[in-house]
Amino acid sequence: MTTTAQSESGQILPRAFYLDEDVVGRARQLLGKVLCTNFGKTKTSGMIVETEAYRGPDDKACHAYDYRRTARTEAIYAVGGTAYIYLCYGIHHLFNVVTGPEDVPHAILIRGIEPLEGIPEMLKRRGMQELSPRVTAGPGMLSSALGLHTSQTGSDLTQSDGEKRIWIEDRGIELRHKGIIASPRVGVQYAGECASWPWRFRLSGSKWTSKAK
DNA sequence: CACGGGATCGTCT
DNA sequence: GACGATCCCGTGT
Repeated sequence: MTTTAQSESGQILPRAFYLDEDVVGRARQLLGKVLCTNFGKTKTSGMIVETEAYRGPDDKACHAYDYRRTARTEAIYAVGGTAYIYLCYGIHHLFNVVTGPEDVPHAILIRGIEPLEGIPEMLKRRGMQELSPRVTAGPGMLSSALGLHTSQTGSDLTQSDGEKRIWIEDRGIELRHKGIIASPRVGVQYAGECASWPWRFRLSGSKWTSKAK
C-alpha cells in the first residue's frame, strides 16, 4: 500500500540523489517520487510506481553494456540527473533517469506513473476521454502523456530555475518497504543470464503499473 | 482475458 | 537489412 500524494509541490531531487552508484537501490527509491514536466503551458505529473534498473558495464540488457558508446547512448554517460530518452520500436519514446557520476553508464527506466496534475492535458496527448491505467501504465504510454520526446534526451533534471521542463520532486511520500515488489525486467529475453535479475520494481497493489509480459 | 500480428523508424551490424 | 527496454487492435473464448 502507498500513501496518497497530497501536496502539489515538493523538493526538486538534488544532484546528490542521482550521483549514487547503486543504480538498483536508486531504482527502488524512485518509487513514490513525482515525475513532472512543463513545456510552456501546463504542468503534468505523476507518482512513479514502476521502474527498472540498467547497469551499463556488466548488464547485457543495458544499451551501454560493456561501455558500448554510440551517438544514441551518449546521454547514459552524462552525470546523474540527466534524461536519456530513446525511440523504441520506431514509435515509443522511452524515458530514463541517468544515475551515477559522469562516465558511469547507469540508467533507470520509468515504467509507470499514477497521474496527479494536468490530467486533462495528459488525456489530450493520449487521445483519450477518461482517466484509466491505459493513460500512463507503461513506459511508452507515460512518455506520451507527459509529452516526453527523444529530442529532450540529455536534458538536465536538476535545474530549479529558468529552463525547468522535466524534473522529479520528492514530496515526502512514505512507502512501506513490503509494498515494493522486485521481479525480472520486461522484454529483455535477449540478455542471457541478466534477463533473470530482479531489477524491476513496482508498488504492490497499484493499478498504474505496466502489465508483465 | 489470452493470444497474435502490425505499426514504424532510428540504430547498429 | 534486421531488429528492438512497446502498444494497440482484432479475433476467439
